[in-house]
Amino acid sequence: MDCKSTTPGSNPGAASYSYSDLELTVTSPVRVRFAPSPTGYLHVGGARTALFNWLVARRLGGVYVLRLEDTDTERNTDASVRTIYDGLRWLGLDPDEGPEQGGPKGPYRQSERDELYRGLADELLVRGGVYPCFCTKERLASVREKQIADRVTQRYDGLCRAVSREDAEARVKNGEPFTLRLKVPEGETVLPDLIRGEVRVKNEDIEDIILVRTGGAVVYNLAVVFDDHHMGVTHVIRGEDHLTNTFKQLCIYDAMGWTRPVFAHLPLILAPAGEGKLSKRKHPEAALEWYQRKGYPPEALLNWICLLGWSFDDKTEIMTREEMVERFSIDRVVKSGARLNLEKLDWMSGDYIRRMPLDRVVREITPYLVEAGFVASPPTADEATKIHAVAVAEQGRLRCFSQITELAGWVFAKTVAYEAKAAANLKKRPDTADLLRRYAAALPEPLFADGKALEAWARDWATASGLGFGDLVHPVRAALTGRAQGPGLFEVHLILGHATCVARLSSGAGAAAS
RNA sequence: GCCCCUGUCGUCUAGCCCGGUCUAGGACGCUAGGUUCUCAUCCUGGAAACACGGGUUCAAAUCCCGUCAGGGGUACCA
Repeated sequence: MDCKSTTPGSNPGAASYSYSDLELTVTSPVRVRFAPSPTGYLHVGGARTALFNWLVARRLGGVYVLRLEDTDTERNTDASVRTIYDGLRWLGLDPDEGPEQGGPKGPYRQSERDELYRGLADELLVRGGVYPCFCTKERLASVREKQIADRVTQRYDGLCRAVSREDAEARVKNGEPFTLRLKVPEGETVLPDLIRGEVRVKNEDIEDIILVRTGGAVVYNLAVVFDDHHMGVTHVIRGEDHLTNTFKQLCIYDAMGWTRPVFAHLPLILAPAGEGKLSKRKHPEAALEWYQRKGYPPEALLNWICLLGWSFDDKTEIMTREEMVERFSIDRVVKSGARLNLEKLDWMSGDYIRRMPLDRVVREITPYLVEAGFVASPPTADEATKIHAVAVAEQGRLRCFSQITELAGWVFAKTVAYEAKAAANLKKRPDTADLLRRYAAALPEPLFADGKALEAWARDWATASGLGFGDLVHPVRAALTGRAQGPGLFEVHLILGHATCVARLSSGAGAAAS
């Protein structure tokens, strides 16, 4: 384990940074990390944190590492680990160092670093940063209960701080179970935050939290510090929900005599309408997988997420990944929480899809058509032709790829289902059934090779029948697609082909007459 | 309860640090119209915000204080 050989106090990169010169740092290696805990899905907010870290690393020529914070063995799952890997890969945010790719500062899962932690915890104890606590869970609970009843701040009362070193050693030797608690010093702790400026807290407001559990397992707040230090992390960029933790962690850095990294606390992402942050139960859109399943282009999602809490200027909306790298800076991150705006995502995604090469659209929509049972897997040659035509016809309307099934269902349907508006279009005039039959009979099959020619013919036919073009178009569209809107009518003709058109026109006439 | 963070159109934001150029800009959405066979796209227009109250100042969205509101934290979770 490389981390073992690193001596305390040596954090090569961090020493040269102050909180104001992140942007000036070019010569020393910047190291940032994304450190999710694999206890569920990958949160959009997590994805944004990963993105911002990645951006900082790319921008400054640094290293972006992934570390799995899996010290809570109760809640970790392998499935969750996989969604993290998948999600990051999908977004193109693969780490430079991490559990999958390895690296010089591994291992990158906290569960595999226990040995390191134990040694370091011992040292922390020797340095007086931590003290043994023999309080039972029961006593802790009753203390808390009383504090609640007295409407007084809930916090460890510090009983075991008073235990003398000799007593403590004796009790430990005696086999009495104990935890290790942070010994918060007197005074005040100041956090220079890249985004928030200086945040200060009186140390009396920092609790003597448990850092090592009964049995010796370390707790998150200790593991992060040990890891960030030994992995040479220079900038800790994470969600604001960690802000209070940071003060505890700062105490640990100081107790160990280590140089503190630079911190930046990102604003939280809030639920679209309701209050509070996104929760999985109430907000499926909290999970990155939700977007993957809906088929948003990852580059669109990245663009959207990037603009959540950060902006380049007062105009810029659409950016390539390269432009993001070029323009990103942590000091343009806003301080206030951002609500998810899914309408904006739809707009942005639609824009990306519209400007995308056609073959990509074809490739992306195919799985959804397969899943819907519209085409075989893999599609037959005929179906492939159809998919291509559908892609051409609907590219301009798609907001995400999964939408293709509702947009183009009519192409693959055996029988046409009429939407309310389409049904109305079939019945607007009493002679519609007759119109549709005459139109079907007149439809010239040879013209199905050329939409323009077919349209020209149809216009003439309408005029000759004494109809406005619209009078023809609306009922025909209804009969052909069952819908009131969609691609150009003659595009529709070509996609369906002559025989299908005639059949649907005739069914449409039936529906119009009934 | 206690600690911390935040507060510009419905939403994301620019502007705030270095007060006047802000009758507060952009985007999404909404809305009126134009183009088109419909929808989408595209074009043109519109409604829409400095949380509130005090200061400081010739002048405040911009500085200070208070209030209110929202958010986060408050575990032998991360």
